[in-house]
Amino acid sequence: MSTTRPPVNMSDVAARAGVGMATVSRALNGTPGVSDATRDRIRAIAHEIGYVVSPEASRLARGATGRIGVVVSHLSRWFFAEMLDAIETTLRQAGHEILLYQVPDPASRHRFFEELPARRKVDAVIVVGLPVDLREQQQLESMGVHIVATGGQTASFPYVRIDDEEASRLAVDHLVNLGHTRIGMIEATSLDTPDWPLKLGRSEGYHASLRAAGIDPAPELVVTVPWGGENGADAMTRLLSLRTPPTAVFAHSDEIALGAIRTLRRLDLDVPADMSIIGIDDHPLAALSDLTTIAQSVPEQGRLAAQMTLELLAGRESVESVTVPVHLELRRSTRRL
Amino acid sequence: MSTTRPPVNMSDVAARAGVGMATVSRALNGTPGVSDATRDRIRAIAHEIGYVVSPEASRLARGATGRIGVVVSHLSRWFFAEMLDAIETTLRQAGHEILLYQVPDPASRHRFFEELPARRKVDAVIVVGLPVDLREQQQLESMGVHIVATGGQTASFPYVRIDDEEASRLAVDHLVNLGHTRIGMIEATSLDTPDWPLKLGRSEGYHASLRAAGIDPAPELVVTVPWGGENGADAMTRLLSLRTPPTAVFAHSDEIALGAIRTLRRLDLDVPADMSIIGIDDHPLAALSDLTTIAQSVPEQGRLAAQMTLELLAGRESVESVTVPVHLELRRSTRRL
DNA sequence: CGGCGGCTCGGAAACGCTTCCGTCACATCT
DNA sequence: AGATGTGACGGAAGCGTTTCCGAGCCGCCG
Repeated sequence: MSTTRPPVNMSDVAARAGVGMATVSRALNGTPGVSDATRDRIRAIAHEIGYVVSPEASRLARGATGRIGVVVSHLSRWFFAEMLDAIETTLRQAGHEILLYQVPDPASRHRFFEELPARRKVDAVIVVGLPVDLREQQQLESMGVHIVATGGQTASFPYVRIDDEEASRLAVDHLVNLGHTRIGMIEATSLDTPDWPLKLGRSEGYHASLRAAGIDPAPELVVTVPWGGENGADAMTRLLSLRTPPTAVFAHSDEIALGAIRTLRRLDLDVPADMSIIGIDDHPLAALSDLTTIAQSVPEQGRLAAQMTLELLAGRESVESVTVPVHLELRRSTRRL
Repeated sequence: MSTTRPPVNMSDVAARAGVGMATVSRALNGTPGVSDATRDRIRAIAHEIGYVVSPEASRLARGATGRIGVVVSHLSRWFFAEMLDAIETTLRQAGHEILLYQVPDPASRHRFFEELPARRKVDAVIVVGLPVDLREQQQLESMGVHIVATGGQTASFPYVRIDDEEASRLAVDHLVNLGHTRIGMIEATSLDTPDWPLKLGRSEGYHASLRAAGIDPAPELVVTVPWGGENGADAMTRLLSLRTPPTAVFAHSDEIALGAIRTLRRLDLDVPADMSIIGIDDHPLAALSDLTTIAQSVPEQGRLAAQMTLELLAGRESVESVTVPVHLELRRSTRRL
């Protein structure tokens, strides 16, 4: 098949440039101790004969991997993909590589931490949308790998997140301000880590808002389903079958909300005339569906997480966790009662 | 901060087991030449003292990276994320690691191939939704890295894709069968690689279908916009401002279609009563929007691409490209005229 | 009973780089 | 002018594995 290249090593460059390997190494790495002239010449030669340092060898000698592991639960979901996008961009700009791990279920998650696939393979790990328990944390830290979390977890290590309770409060406040009093909530749980309900305080925010408005939360108005649009649709059906259905619904996320809307549409119920719906996320398709939502900037969160990781790697002893703001994105799925 | 572990090396295991390093290496790698008893003992010891081989050193000595690069244009888009999901899963199962590269614009794409970031860092590259020109291909192959493409490109190297022309034909045939004769098309181009129009034969399919039905394609009925839901919405506006607007529209993708639908909804036009819409993809939110579409299995394509890569790596001289089937997913956005 | 083949296993040479040290030449200071 | 400092650069020792080769060892055949 392809003619595998004749290996080109650093010594070849050295020979060609008439200098020692040490100098080549310094020249290529930008390490001081080489005259500019020599450096340029070496670089030119390296480029000319298509030489690139072997990362394996380099890392072995250097002792660091230059890689950052990103652990994600569900690549195919918008939130995670968007996050990964931002992380990738930031990290690559900083010259790091990202090693991707998808950990969709408890089993593989356990395996990940147990078999330590990350061991020595990465300098740090960014965990997105995944709980990390204390033991796992210590496991990683004892190997000297830093951890940063994003997408839900608050922890003793640095994280970036939104204030889920506030986001929910904002959403429900909006509904309340519109005159609604019978407000339903579709709460989602993570399918794979049921131990770690996706609520994250979202139902707390819901209740807090109602309480603040002097509305007594009716238990039957909050229905809990596994995450996913289809389940959002089902939840809406359940809400509609109540003796007194709500006049507005706060959905755990935009995907859930979109599912709920489909149920309404199929029943020929108009949004927002017959029912107000609000979600959380500002999924790109929320805009296309005219869905009012609480927007959070996922790219921002990804960028921050990546930056925090870089700082940790740069030796900063500790970096502060951050909570990014959310805001109401008013569209056409909610209306005054 | 964390107590960085005292490095544990293979020699430690060897000492502890009272054998030579060579034996430890063999034992741990499953290489023959070690008695089962010894092998078990060594493995136990390794596990006990928490030893894991250093991938750097291993690879350096072995000469292969064990990694596969995945080059993606837009992580945050459903199609790519879904694809990556499947690829990751398949590859990891096979014990490979995936090194992620995002190449959003021509500049970074050029850089990727030019600086050969993949050089020696990966054994193979899976390119998703990206054109690879001949020079770039040769560049990679000359370094001995295999290439597999998916998500659009047909090439001289192995690829997996759908038949875009057939998909389009299916879509338009459906509209024709419903009695529509004035059928519009919203064609999308890639924002970043305008040289590589995203049409991929989709407009050919459109025209072919019309021609087969004896319908004369009116040029003004196909509008071309950059990829994206918002642009789909704009395109719909343009289509509606025609002297004689179409009665049905074939959209390049579901996202585009969803954008088009928003325009219609805002204008109080009913889908499908006033306008039939069909897309391509079967985006998860298409189901939530009751959008009729031509479904393609992205996970399937990802899985196949990954498998082909594995076969290549396993030494199979050549693997055959595959075209996965598509089918009409009938929902509620199209209707008999 | 000697010899031979097959297993196990150990020594040590790569693998390709980084980096510590030390050398050298030259400029600067006294 | 001699002493000293400074910047460039080379030699070579690792970094932690893999793997080639060869050395024991045991069982079995003739």
